[in-house]
Amino acid sequence: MTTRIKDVAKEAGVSTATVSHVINDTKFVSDEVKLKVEEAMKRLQYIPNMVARSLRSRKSNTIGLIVPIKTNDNSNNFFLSVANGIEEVLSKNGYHLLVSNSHEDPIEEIERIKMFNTQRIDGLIIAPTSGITRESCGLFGHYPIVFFDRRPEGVPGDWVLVDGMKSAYRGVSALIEKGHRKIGFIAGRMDIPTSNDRFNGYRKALEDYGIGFNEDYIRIGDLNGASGYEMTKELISQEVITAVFVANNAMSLGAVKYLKDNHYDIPGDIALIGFDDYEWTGIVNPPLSVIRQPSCEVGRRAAEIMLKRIKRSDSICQGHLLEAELIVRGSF
Amino acid sequence: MTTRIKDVAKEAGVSTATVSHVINDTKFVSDEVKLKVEEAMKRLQYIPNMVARSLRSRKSNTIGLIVPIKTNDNSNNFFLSVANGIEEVLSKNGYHLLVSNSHEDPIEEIERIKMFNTQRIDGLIIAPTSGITRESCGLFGHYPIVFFDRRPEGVPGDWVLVDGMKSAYRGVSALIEKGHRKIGFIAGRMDIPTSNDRFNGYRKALEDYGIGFNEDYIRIGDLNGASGYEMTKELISQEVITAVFVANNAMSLGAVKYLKDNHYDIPGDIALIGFDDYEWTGIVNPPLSVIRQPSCEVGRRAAEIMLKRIKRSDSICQGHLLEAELIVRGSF
DNA sequence: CTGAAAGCGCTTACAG
DNA sequence: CTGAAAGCGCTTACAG
Repeated sequence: MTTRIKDVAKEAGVSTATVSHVINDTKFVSDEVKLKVEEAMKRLQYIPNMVARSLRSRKSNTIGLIVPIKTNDNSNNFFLSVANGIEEVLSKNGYHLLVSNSHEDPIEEIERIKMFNTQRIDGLIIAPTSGITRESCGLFGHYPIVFFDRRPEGVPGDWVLVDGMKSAYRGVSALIEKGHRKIGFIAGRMDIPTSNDRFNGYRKALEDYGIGFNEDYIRIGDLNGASGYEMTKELISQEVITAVFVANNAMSLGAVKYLKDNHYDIPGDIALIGFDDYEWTGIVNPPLSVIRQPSCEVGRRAAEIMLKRIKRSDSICQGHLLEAELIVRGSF
Repeated sequence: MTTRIKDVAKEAGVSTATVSHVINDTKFVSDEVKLKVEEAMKRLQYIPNMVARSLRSRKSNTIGLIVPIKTNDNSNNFFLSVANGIEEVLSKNGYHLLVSNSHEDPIEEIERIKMFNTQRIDGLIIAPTSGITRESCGLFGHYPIVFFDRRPEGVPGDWVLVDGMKSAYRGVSALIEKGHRKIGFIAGRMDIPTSNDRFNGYRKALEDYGIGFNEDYIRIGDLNGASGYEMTKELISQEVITAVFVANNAMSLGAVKYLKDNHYDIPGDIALIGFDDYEWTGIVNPPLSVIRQPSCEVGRRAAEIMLKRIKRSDSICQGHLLEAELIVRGSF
């Protein structure tokens, strides 16, 4: 069968302990013995069994990741990009990545977390749904947690967020400085913190520029293209506005689609700023100005924090707030 | 510390073997005893340790997935979508998914496979790079392999592909039936089988309609938007053609961008069919006609085959060829 | 500097 | 129908 550490030990004429120490570099072993062991490993084509190692050492070198991608949202590049960033950092450091999807559903999320618990993950990186609250603490194992994209209150853990408030503020104030006063705001459900933060950025911008807040200019829908389409339609047909800020990527696409379908001139009739810099934003006509989140960086950072936390679990939790930038193109 | 099966056994007044059998339903246990065990588990909040189970039972309930997403290709929804499909099926069946990325680099691919081998995965689902050949067989462990998107020759394993030949055939013959005779073909490197298959579909369509093949109409670049842009530019400036078939998603975007930047009328000056149905294809002007691959279905199917193969490893390997459809919109 | 041995938490023949 | 015990392949105090 497969060769074990015992076989290597016999082949090299040493104890299994010594082989283990050579493999893990956990104690000084003379060069002579080390060489013998290494040659034996090569000769026998030894492949360490990480499962056994995990059991004994009580760490799995595995990090769990839970993303909240909805079933039909197969173009959610934000999370793809974050996952890429995480995978990059982890695999460079010899860690494995176990991936799961909550589909933005709190029930499924709990199931996934429980599954991960049985796997003895060393840490969990998660974009939590609104289901994760102070009461959820007991759900998690004794591993460090890094939240990204959203951050539940009352649950200890590090976090990496993009400053949604500042993001929206940037977009909306750019619209204002172009002379717009009647600015619509479209977002997804407010129980997801990102939507809420961005909404606050919108309000803050209006406030700072001395523009009155008008509730009629707000449309809250679902986080998908169809809803973006509907909300834009509603907003534009019911209100006299000159600009729209869309606080979500899928909805941005819906907004563009509605405006195009109905032959609105962008930015002549309606100025538009969308969220997230997907590739298509550069090729629509006019190219869409957007808020670009540093998504890959979010992933990398989350993974780095996780690895640090695993090394020193004592230090207090900390947050990282990354900044988004406004990409100015032709839509406002 | 954490409670073990031994604690449950003591609490329930039975042996660990009985507890194990209750958990795994692997032998008949009287209802009475079963109940006692179940109550004990609940009382002690017992969480099985899958690592220990894996070690003992020599199966990990974990499948490895290796995708070939290049570093900057964060909009590769094809693989995102496939991964979603895989995750969906696996987690429904109690399996875990370990994800890694080869970045389309054979060297990295080998490293990732080796990492997976140490993890004792029960199976590997992979879109192999061109580095996987007959000689690579020794690289894999004794687990079943399901290839998707591409299929290396001479390596045993099941596979799930989308018929690239037929896909391209469909697109190109649609162009021909619209009256086009001078049709350009743009694709990525030919060492990736998908590009090659699609090229063959292009040739076959020309042949079947009695149109001569002209090598000057072919442009082979890299699998990214910039290259799509360049190839389109070259093709259009050097040749007199009326239509282009682009055999890759990122390159399709580049092609559209070039045509738009240079104010070509689509389909008036140049008719266009792209590859893969990303969300943006519906909102550009005119909406892009594309070949839509059933990406999520590829993932689901790959996972299902994997699970079947794990259950009965005796049956012979089989392939699944899914069909892509032509989505007709306004670009030809 | 190296080795003998216990033990991580399970499953699984085997015996009764 | 249930239990005692071996063993999966490692790591890690401990002794020398």
